[in-house]
Amino acid sequence: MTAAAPLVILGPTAAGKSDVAMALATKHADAEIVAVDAMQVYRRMDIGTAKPTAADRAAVPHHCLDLVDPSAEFTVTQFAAAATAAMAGIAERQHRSLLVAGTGLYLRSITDPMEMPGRWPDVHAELEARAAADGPEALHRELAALDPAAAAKMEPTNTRRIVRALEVTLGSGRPFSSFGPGIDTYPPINVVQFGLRWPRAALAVRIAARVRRMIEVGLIEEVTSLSKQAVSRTARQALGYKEIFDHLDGICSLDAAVDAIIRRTRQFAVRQERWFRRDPRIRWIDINDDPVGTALPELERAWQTSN
RNA sequence: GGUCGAGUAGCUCAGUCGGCAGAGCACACGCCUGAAAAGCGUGGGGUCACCGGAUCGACGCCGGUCUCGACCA
Repeated sequence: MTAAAPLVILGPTAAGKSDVAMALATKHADAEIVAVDAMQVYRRMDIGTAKPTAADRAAVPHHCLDLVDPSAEFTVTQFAAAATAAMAGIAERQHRSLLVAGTGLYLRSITDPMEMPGRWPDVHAELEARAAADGPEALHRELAALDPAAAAKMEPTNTRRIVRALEVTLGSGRPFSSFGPGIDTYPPINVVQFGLRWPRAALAVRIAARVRRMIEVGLIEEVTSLSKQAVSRTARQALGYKEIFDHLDGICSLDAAVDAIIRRTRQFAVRQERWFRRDPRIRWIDINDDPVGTALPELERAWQTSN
């Protein structure tokens, strides 16, 4: 018997993915949840990342949570390795992976494994310095000479992407674009993906309520307990943490911080939608007010038929 | 009641000498190959508070009205 296809529940933040996943997983003893989330990998960042509760984690095995301390930098490649290992273990146990995904790039790294070009820190540092001195356009021209295909795909003002592409091209001696087609291709895969889709206005209401609840149950205390100096660049930018750090530093009032968290979370949710809706392989479930009630029947059917 | 200031995009505000109405944020849309809860781009939005006047031409000048704020009574 071949291993059952992994099933993915994806969607914007606050869509109810975790609740739906728990509802499905508690009905099937062979289900194990894999969190595909760039911030839930951090230990001690629980409230702000809406991490599954201890009770949920006791009831259903969860993977890819609490992988590193907040002081650690974390990247897609590490995530792909951790998730791939977790899913291999699940398959060995004759169990089935239920992926709960909010981070599009991380999900792609396991559904459509890509060749990650490697890193050249010295080259990178030099390029960043040059970008700061000469502006990104100069580097973009250089990239256009070395790897026209890559340069054509990025805006001359997007320093981060240009520096990375040049870092790889100079460091590896191979054009950046030779490492693969990028993310803009969606071949058939043996993964069943369901997306939870909300009307914007309804999701915005849920986001605001959820952020306020996070404050009530101790987000400020959680952030305070993390020493900002000891929080990595990647962890520090997390929604809720960045703004509360600013508040604790006296940069803004608590009200302003909360407003900023809500607004940025809403914008993030839109970015998640835009990322996911490009993927034609995703089956969408429209939800207006009851994620579990609306989505569970269809997911249940998929769990049975594609098993 | 009087004096002064303000009124321009959903919000905060620029707008030089009178010559096609601007920015930031928000919002919509797109991009994304080791930071992705990050980063980058595109553009839809206006009765310039209202009424009148002078001018070839007014957001800008003149007269009046309304609203808000500060101060004086």
